[in-house]
Amino acid sequence: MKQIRTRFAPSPTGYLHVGGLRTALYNFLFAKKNNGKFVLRIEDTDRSRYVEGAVENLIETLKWCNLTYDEGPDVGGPFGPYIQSLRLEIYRKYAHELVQKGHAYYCFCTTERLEKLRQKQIEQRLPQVKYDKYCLRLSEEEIEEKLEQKEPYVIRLNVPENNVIRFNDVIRETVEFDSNNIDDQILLKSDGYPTYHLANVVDDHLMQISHVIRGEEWLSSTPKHVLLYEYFGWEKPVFAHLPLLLNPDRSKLSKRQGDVAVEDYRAKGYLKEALINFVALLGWNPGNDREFFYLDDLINLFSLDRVNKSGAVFDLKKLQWLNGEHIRKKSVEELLPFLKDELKKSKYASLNLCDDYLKLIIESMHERIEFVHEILTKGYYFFQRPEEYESQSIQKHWKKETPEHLRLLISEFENLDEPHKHDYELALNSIAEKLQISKSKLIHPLRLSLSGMSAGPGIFDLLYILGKEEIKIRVEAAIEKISTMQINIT
RNA sequence: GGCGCCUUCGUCUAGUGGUCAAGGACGCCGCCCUCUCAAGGCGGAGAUCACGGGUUCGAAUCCCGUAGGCGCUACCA
Repeated sequence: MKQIRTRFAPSPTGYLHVGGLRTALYNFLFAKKNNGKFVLRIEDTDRSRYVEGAVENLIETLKWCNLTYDEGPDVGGPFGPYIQSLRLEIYRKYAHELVQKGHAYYCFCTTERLEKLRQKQIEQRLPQVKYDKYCLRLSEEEIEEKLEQKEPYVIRLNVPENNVIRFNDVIRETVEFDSNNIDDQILLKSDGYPTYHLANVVDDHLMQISHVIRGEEWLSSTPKHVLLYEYFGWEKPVFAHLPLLLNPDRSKLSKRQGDVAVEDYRAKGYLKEALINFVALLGWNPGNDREFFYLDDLINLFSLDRVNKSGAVFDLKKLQWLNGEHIRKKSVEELLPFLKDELKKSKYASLNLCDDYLKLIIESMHERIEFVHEILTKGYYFFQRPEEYESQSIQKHWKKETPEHLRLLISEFENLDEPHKHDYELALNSIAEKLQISKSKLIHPLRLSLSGMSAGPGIFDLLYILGKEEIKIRVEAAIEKISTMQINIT
């Protein structure tokens, strides 16, 4: 059987779009699943859209996602170069071959004439706006002369009239187009660069791509590609046009309505595992109820015939949930570098806390967060003393006798020698018993004193992490501050 | 405007002629667990399967039409 080869062929416009990530992922998964090769090819045939550093950024992001390719600009391969601007001679050669065969032709029309033509056709309410094949009627002598005089030209595809172009798509089955609706596409621009259509087909053939898996926006130009394969006498790849990713209002996913760059999500604290997992499920499912996957699981399970036809809204809420799921699956050890990283970026950068302390914090916050950076907000009291105390919680839990109880409690803690969680618990139990009150009468104001909040990890974890000394300082500070707050304490 | 693609709970989806007055997940609500918040467990609300016609004993599933959405319609990709 023929080797499976797929490719991800982005144009370097500055960053990797999440839609591009999904496309790259499906290409990667399909190749890996079938013991094939996955190729990265840069489609930089539009000089006006060149963005400095975009290729490096793309490669960096793909690597971050673990979507490793077998061949590509930086890793090489047998069909290089993998950057289209380095292959200009190849496209030129094939464009001219098509001219020779009569399937393409020189066109010397100026943009002015083209614009006028378009206007006229629109005014006439013609069903389709397209080139009138004017230059196809040029005689050989005329062409020779214009060429000699160095008149700028493009090469256009000679689309046949009254033809039905039919092709098969794995996802959409048979798709048909009337050739009369297809424009004589420019293949080679006047600056000598190819358009997408030519470069794409030539490279896919030369690089022996077996499956073209790309976004649905390409479906309507596929008949042009089909024509090119036929004119060159090349075997067509299998086509699979993926459903689009959508904004909440169901328009095509765009920058205006939120983040679209993978690096944005990365910067916001999304794990690559969550992003991959989420994006994989946008348009594909394994056929059962499972929703949690790592990349390797996806390789095993993926198949093109379980890809949907309709566009999918990019739902942040679900992504967030998945991020939480992936965080929960990670060990404290794995999460440590993430926390350190967040700390480095924060106002706590100069704190210099030891790993053991940080690991205890992670352990206690592990199931309470969807982002690692939430440890710094929801658990800010691990990094600084509370300056304020939730007034609702004061109202509810801070009684007249609370200061006295807390003082008793910390003096009991004083007696403990290198206490562990359990020791704090025993100490608290015994004080509660001595005072003839429920444990929660102590726990709630204690938590408030230590963290300023009413929510958080188990109280004994909190005590243990903070330690005797710090507990004492915080409790005393809380008693001081809260009693001067003049809130109605009952 | 033309051409193409699409259409099941708010969202992602299962479903390929009878087991579907439609199952799961996110989100939302409630209960349990519990020192709080989470996590977890249990339960609830939520889709007359875009609409209208057919075919069939029987349709979310097949056919036709309509509507809506989206994409393409560049010397952009």
